[in-house]
Amino acid sequence: MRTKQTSSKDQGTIGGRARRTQIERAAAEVLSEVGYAAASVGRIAERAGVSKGVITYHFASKDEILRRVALTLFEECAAHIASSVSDEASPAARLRAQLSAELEFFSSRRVEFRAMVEVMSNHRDPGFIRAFENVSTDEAETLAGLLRQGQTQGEFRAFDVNEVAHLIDAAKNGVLDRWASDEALDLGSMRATMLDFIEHAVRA
Amino acid sequence: MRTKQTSSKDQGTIGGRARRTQIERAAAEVLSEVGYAAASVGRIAERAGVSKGVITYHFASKDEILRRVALTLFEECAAHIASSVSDEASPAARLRAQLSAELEFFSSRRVEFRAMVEVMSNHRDPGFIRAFENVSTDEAETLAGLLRQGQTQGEFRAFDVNEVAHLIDAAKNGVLDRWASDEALDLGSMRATMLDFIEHAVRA
Amino acid sequence: MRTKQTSSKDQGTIGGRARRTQIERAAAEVLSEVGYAAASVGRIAERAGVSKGVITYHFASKDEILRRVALTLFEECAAHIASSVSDEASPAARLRAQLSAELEFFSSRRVEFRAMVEVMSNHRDPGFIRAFENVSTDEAETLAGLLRQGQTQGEFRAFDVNEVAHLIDAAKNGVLDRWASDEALDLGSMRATMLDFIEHAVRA
Amino acid sequence: MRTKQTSSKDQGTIGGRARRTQIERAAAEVLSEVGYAAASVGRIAERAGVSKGVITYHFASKDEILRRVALTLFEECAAHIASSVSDEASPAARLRAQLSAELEFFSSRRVEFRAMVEVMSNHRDPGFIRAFENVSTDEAETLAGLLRQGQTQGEFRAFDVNEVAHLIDAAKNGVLDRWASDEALDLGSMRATMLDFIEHAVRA
DNA sequence: GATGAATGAGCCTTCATTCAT
DNA sequence: GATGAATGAAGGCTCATTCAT
Repeated sequence: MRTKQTSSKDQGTIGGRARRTQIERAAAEVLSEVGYAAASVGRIAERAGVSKGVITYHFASKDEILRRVALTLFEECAAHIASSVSDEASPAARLRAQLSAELEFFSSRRVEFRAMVEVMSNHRDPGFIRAFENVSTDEAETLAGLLRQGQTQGEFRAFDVNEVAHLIDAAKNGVLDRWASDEALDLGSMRATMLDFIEHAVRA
Repeated sequence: MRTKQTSSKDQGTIGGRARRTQIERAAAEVLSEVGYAAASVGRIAERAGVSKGVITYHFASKDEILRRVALTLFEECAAHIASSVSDEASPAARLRAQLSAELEFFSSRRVEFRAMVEVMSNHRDPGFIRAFENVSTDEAETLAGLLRQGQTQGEFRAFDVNEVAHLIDAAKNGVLDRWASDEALDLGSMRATMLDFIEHAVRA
Repeated sequence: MRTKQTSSKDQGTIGGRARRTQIERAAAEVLSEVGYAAASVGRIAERAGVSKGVITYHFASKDEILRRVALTLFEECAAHIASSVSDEASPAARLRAQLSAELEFFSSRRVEFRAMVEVMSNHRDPGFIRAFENVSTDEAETLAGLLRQGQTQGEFRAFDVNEVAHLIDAAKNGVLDRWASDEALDLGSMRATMLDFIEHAVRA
Repeated sequence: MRTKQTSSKDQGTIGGRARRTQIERAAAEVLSEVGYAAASVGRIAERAGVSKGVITYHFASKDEILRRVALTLFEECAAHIASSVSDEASPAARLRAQLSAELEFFSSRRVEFRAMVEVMSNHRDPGFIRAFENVSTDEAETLAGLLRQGQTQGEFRAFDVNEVAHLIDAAKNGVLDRWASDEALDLGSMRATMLDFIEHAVRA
């Protein structure tokens, strides 16, 4: 009972953590398979092999599960990217590193990625406001900063950094979306093409 | 019973057409405002100012309404693009024309576009298979053809046309998505930046 | 669709009104028989001989049914009392008339009275505040006004009118409560004893 | 296993007694605050600062807790009254003493009183029969005995002792109920008014 | 003694659909 | 054509109780 990180009852206890993880995993699978609208608590419980009540016991609400599925992956991804991008490299190199790191991170987490997309594009608060609206904006701002630095240092040509940041973000998301719906896609090849495409688009 | 597009009773009759259009418009508004999961028949009826029964009378099922909302707009868009792109122009010009035409088409149909996105990314058949999975593939194939022609004629540099087609498609969709969630966005400026971005990325 | 007296969809239509009444009647019976805590929508539906969905169709929520069960009876009672008490009579006569009218009103509505008591003493808002807390206060204030007049005119002796109003109200409610739980009770005899008791207690 | 009052495992053990008392106290607080219908075992455990399991360990069922909350207070009250009423006094004095003792007893136990009322008026057995139906009858019978004595000795006028006993009981309960829902009420003043009211009502 | 975990029944509500009028 | 009415399944959630540790 030391920390209060979640609104749920169990934290720290080995059993509780494991169950939460198991349920989150089941939720990700269900989201990935049947989509946001059909991802009911009952189906998640069934997939996890537990009774519906267990889920209410470990999570305050369905909302908490879905948010956790999305945010956990999102935060892990951000951490992975941060650890992959060296401050010393040039902006162009950092841009490549950042995009590569993101693709690499998700490449072994296809189910979770699909689940995250389902939640991020569908989850709404009681007033029907999309709960993850600002996420893509935040990502684009990071990219914009990088682009600005590259322009200052002469690596990148002149363009509106915010708008181009969104284009790059969109291209990257497009790659992931396509891979998410086509398991056979060669993500490595796609990544190389994407980096090449972007480099031609922005270099001085 | 001329066309086979709907499974419903009324087509051709002037009143029936109008009612269907009215309901589809209401459905688009609801989808745009509350999202796919909360777009119930009741809410659509309420928005259209008619009783729930009317909807069942004019549409065989909720599915049909949603499909129609998406497909009607999609087909209109395709027609608009086709009429905007001259066969005589160079591949680079055709690429620009095609992308511009698509942005232009949606620019006066923000609500419908948002509705279409909700349906296309969420609608599934009873087996939970996404119903519009292949749409983006089809779009990309058209683009790929253009790119191939441009490469043959020496306008575009060497790259994998299918993969780059997906990148361009993704960039364009990214522009629309951002505009869809940010009414204040200057779509004209964004389009110019996008065309410039893509031109740098693909030109020989 | 002329008046908007309720939050529900149907008013005025003969069928709708009848169903609402039927459901309210069933709710009163269930409340009377199994008590507030066990009076579920399912049981009310079962008692009314309809499906659970019918109830949601005619009432916005369970709350609305319960409030209506209580308030309908309460308002009818108030109207009955108002029509029974002559302004011309002396305060003492009006006091007697008022109390008699209330007992008389409920005497043919035992089930509804029991239901009303269940709701009034148990219904709470989401913050657990009793929803009908002020009802007894309001009743007592009317009585207090009568007592004050009686004192002014010399019919009643000196006492705190508010406190005595509550005592009279409590005595009357005690009679009704006892009758509510003992069908065999002779309400006429009890009423006479009560009026005699109160008269001795307050007369000058 | 000395007494037969509970169906639980622990009685007599000092720790067990304390825990039971603690839980009963928590139950009273919860009942007082959220009412009978919302007084769940979970809330009681939370209020007591223990796990839900503890409650099941010390009490055979939720029913037992609620019954105990009501009966403990009720029995303590009866004992207090018995010790306050002298057999030697006149019936009128005994009546005053008894009513005063009851008000005095509860005056320092507002939370418990409110809890008791919640249980007594709502608790039902599995067949939905009110479990404490006969309590008020019992109380009234004691009063009736007193009244009869007073009539025999000429202190009280002629009236139906059973009916008047119920009226006096109701008046007293009305005072307590009002005080229970209005913390600011001056119980001392109210008691004086009540005794005066009753005395005028019954004296010869 | 005590706890966390789990269960399954039951609750209120939403909803797509059907149907008589 | 159109409507109000009704249905029954499903959804998220609460809860009393049971049980292994």
